Amino acid sequence: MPKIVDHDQYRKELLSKCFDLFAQKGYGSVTMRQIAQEMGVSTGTLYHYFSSKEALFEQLVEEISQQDVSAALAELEGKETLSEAMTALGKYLVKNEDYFIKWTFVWVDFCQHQDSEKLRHQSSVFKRANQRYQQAACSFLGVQDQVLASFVLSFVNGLILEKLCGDETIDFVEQCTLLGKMLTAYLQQNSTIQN
Amino acid sequence: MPKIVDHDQYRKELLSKCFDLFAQKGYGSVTMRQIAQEMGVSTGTLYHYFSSKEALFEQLVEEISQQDVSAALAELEGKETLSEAMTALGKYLVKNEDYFIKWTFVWVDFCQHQDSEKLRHQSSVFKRANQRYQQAACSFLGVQDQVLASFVLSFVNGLILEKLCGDETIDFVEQCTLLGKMLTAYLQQNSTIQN
Amino acid sequence: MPKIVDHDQYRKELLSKCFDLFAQKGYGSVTMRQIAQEMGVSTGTLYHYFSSKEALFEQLVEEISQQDVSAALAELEGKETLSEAMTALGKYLVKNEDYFIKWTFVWVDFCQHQDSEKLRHQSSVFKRANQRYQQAACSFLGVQDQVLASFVLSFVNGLILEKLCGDETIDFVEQCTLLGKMLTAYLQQNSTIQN
Amino acid sequence: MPKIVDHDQYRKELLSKCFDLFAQKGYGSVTMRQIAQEMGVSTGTLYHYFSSKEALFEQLVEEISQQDVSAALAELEGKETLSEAMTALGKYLVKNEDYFIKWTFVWVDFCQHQDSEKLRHQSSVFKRANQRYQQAACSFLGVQDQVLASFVLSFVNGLILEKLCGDETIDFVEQCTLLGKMLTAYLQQNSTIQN
DNA sequence: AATGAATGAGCGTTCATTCAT
DNA sequence: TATGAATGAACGCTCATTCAT
Repeated sequence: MPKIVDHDQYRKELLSKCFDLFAQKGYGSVTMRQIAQEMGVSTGTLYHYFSSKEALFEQLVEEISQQDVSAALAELEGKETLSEAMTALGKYLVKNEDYFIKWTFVWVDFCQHQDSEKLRHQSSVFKRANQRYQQAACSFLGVQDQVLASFVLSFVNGLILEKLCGDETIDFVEQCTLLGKMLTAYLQQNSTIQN
Repeated sequence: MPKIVDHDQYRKELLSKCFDLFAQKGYGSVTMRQIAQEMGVSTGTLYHYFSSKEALFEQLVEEISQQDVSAALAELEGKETLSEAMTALGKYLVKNEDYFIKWTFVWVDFCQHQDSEKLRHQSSVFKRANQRYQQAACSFLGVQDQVLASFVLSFVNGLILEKLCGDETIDFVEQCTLLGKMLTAYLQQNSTIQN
Repeated sequence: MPKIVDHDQYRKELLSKCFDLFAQKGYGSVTMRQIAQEMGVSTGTLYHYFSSKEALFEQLVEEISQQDVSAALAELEGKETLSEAMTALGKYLVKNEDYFIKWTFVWVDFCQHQDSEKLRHQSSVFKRANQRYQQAACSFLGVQDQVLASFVLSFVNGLILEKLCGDETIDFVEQCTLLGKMLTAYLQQNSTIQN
Repeated sequence: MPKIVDHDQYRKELLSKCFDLFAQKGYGSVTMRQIAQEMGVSTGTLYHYFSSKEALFEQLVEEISQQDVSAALAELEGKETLSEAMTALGKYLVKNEDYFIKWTFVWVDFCQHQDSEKLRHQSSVFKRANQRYQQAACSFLGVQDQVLASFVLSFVNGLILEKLCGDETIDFVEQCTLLGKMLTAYLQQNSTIQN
């Protein structure tokens, strides 16, 4: 079944081309014509691959949420100390700032357009994505504490959100360094207590 | 003599009525007819008070960003220990979860529709708002470290963002408690070192 | 009944203020708000004096068509020769070019918005105006030939129409001089024949 | 392969269908829905062929101004005497009265909506049209005098304008006959003098 | 007499979507 | 498979008009 493979592959290629468009304008302000033009196809072809604007957007979100987080994490892992890891994290955020901001725009947009019913149905995508992030965070931190992982994820999300909102004073490296110090202090204290 | 109404006051009343609508649907997906209906006026009246959809949205953001943060902070201040303060923060977040989520939706939406030129012009609103938050955070934490204030703000924003994205596993109180512990450990360590 | 006199007088003053507006934009493109603003009154006041936009326009046309043509003709009469009279006519047209062009715009606009039924009803205005023009033309030319009067009127209207359409090559004085020569030649020939 | 239609050809066909509409109501009072209905297409299709109401109107004017005047002149030429020619002209005007009146309505309307800046840009259309008319008039009269050509054109325009304004007393044949006599007298006199 | 806030139908235009080719 | 012409509902917005003050 080579056709189907091609079809599906082409579909994903098309999707990747409209990520920026949704990130910059938001679901409600992007038109199917703009998407088609960005993809380099006609509107007819667009509808040949996606049944509706909504379906296209959902598939886009599914696609980007399935992007392998482990590959990215590989770049961050293998640091000897927490301090080094945090510096690496900060630099990583700086390097991919634009992408993370776009990703956040699309993600928030998607959440906004999910009414509660659909949220149940779609939650599998969300949950799987979230689990991957949590696992990656645990692996990265070298701990198994889910709450701690959530803490770090929230903090990182928050940093990006601040940047996205135009706060140019925030410094990813500085903030991650601070996180490193706090984590170190916290973990030391805990281990001391536990000992 | 015409009907006496406080034009400006009425404008703000109208604005407050469409906050939820923008939060739920997003700028691009809300129609002026929906807004008018939600406000209980005709579209003509809507345009009597707001020159365009864009102007209306900008005024909405300006309005909600000017809401006095100090009033909210009063509820949180006056805690003896960091631990107590963090528990209070967690409970506060839980209590106002819906509002903060809506606020975040609107804020992100607004950022998305600002092109870089306008961002400079609008930045005063952003900057003033951000400064208020930073000051409040410093006051709340009882420290003057701007970086630490940014850290806490980012974390809180991140928590709300997680919730907004449908992560129901996150627990505001639990997370804030963890933040309290980490802050305590970090500050103790620092004071020890400085001593 | 002084009130009524004032009312009517004020109404005519208001009308005179919107002549230019209708001439420049045309009936369909002028808004009642623009008219009110041009008049320096509120829309409410506007409707106090005119029952509708249509009524206002009709009254405007009636007003300008009743403007005493004899006063204007006084400026042109009393010329010894046809040649002198035609030179005076040409200069008169040059001097009042803008006004005649506006007048033509409004008049054509009015004719366009008269459906055939109303035309019968309104024709009295038209007919009376036209009779005045014909009489004036006869008096001006010093003849009683209605066809000749129509000829001259048509020609003058045509000159203004050409100018209105942007033909800057046309020269009123030159054209009127030519008209004078042709009339002279024609009248001489006729009198010769008749003798 | 898409539906094959000659886009440009179809555009012109559509244009021809809305000439009467603009002539009867005027630019400002015609709606795009009315135009679409008259053309037998949807509003969406209308905008597929014309980017805006203004663009549509401009193209309409360009189209009708490019209609070959020479074809019409062929019907008038070849008369032995000026007198015959003028009788033919009068009959021609009577026969095409409706068309000329509509044409005048549209043309005046167009001039009204041209602001001075655009007039410069559009003047090429006007100037070319006017030149064609002048040439035709010269050819028709059998003379090369531009001023005389303008005279006749103005007169004819004036006749139509009078008719358009509802003056039913005017008689095209009678007037043109008079024009013939005047021209004859004038030209005879001139040739006599020149001899 | 005078105001301008209020209305909602209707404006020019765009939209997601369909379908003959 | 791929196209883009076609649709008509719905968009943001404006309009002539009304009416409480």
